[in-house]
Amino acid sequence: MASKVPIDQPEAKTTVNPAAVREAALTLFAERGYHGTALSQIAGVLGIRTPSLYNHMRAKQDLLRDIVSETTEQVWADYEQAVEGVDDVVERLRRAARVYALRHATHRREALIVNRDIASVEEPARSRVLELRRRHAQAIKGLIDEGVREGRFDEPESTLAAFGILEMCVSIARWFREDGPQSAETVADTYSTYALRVAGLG
Amino acid sequence: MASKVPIDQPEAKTTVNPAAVREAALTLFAERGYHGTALSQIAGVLGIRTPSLYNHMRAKQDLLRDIVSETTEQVWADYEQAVEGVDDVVERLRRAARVYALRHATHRREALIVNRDIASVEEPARSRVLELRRRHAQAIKGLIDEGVREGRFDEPESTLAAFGILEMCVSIARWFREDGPQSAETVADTYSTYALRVAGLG
DNA sequence: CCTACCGATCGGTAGG
DNA sequence: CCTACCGATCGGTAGG
Repeated sequence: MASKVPIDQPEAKTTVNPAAVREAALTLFAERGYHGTALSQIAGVLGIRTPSLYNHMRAKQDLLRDIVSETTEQVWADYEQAVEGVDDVVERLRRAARVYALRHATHRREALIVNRDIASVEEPARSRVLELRRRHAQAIKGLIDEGVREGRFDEPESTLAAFGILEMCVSIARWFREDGPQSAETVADTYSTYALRVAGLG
Repeated sequence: MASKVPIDQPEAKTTVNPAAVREAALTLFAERGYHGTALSQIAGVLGIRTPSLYNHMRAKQDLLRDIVSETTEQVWADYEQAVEGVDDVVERLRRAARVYALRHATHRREALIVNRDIASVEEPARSRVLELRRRHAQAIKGLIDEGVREGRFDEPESTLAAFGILEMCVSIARWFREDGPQSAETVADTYSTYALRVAGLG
């Protein structure tokens, strides 16, 4: 028998744990989609066999559901925090757009998965996610309406504008590179300006 | 033997042909994604067995490649036609955005598939598609730059603005309903106005 | 257009 | 963490 004395510190080797599984799933789901990713590929990235994954997760669907649900909850929390205590409606929309844009630059994989594979999330999680997204879009629409009433914005089609603003921010996840010429913060600032323009800032 | 006299007019029954297969694939790929759609589901919609599909197509991948390639070629053709003979740069950008927005309202399924499953298109078709998309984005960026030089637009980050404009139009495919309150043309007009605002129309 | 069938791979379990 | 294995399903072919 080879000397395999148990010691307190394990050999310096990457530990596989639930967080590592999620991290691998995040990358692969974002690249190939939920249905385009096999658990054997996730296992491969981690250097283990497929059945060993089940020491760290319950099911493939759980990986997707957790990623989509947590991301969507955080988007809503971001929004609430961004506008909290801010009275000026222009500044409220600017901050709401900025924080949404920023998240899409800093959490690209999560954003891509939410926007691509939301239909593959099983109930009841899917309904909860869709409800949160509706609420977010409604909140943005409400800001535009409010600004129009106050004479700060000029855009009667607030629903169309709200969708346009949000999806413009989502697009950041498709092309942003961390090592690119612009920082996430700069891009977020720029896109929040676009949001105000779409709303018809006077 | 039942009387099955061949007559010129076939019994009034939906004929399965390559166009019908493509139509079914279009709907299912858009709903569930390429990897999320089984050929058995396409066959089911058409009321035939899976192997019978092969009388009307060569492979599942061909269905995807044709949809994505033809749509992308048409987007580029749309663009060229929209700006042809138009000198004013503001009008050129307005028309380019309008035609792109319009296509996303009138060809929702195609647009959803292109944006979701482009990574599943095999080479060499994928490279051709990506090249056309790059060319389109570059053209939009070029219009913004041109307008800035002429003092018509005010947006130094033309690359960011071009991506934002295009993706804002893409978003239409996600929420537009033919039976909704707005016509495709109205939505396209509205979004082309947003495009000019993002470009910093003075 | 069908039935019958192919090898490959899927997500997941048993049992250690 | 592994090997061995499960039933189900995948895209696709043979042959009529």
